[in-house]
Amino acid sequence: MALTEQTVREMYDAMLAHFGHQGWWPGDGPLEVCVGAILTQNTNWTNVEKALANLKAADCMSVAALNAIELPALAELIRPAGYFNVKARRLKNFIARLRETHGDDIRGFLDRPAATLREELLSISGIGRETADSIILYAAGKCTFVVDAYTARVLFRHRLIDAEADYETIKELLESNLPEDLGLFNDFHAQFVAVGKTYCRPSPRCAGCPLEEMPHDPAAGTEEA
DNA sequence: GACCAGGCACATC
DNA sequence: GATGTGCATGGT
Repeated sequence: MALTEQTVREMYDAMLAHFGHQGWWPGDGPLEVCVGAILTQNTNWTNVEKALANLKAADCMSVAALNAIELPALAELIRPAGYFNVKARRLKNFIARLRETHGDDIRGFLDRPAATLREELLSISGIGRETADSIILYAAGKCTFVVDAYTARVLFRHRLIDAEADYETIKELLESNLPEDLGLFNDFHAQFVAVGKTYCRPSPRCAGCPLEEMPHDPAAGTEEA
């Protein structure tokens, strides 16, 4: 079983029919999307929303304010998102690079080819592949596939990738089978998260999954496998 | 109370 | 280069 344009389309259509458009990214403007992308690392979105609300309430959702605020105060504001000391440093790293290269012009920072933007983002401490791709897709509005644990698990259980497939391999595979459609890239990742959260857990519950009719192996990647 | 959530950096082997 | 560990909260 290989991933084809048709398979990818069928998966997306099935998930979309089941869950509807997911409406990602739930952020107000490119800076908030970037901040949210860092705060959501290994963290449930509902916790991120509380941290974002704190930042806005403290009038800190701007490049200037995020630059000016002291690290401990920033950490305190983002506490609900967890890992607050680490994430406060990561936010500071991001803001520092932004200011070094483009002052407070977040749009100018994001406005360049996806490949060079990705390279720059990955060179910032605290921004890995998934966070970089989330920023490129949802803040910069450029087609790049955001791969996460759910994406890998769903594709693996459907025998569309091997267990060893790494991030870049999965990303390339999906991108090479998708039309350059920003709306599709945007919603596809969100659909993978939806199906992953609901059905494709470490202990799968395939009944009712929109992908249940497609060839799959629920035991793949579980203790029973 | 255990497990999970829209990861990443760093130490160690 | 692969693997293990720390970071930390809030919902289920």
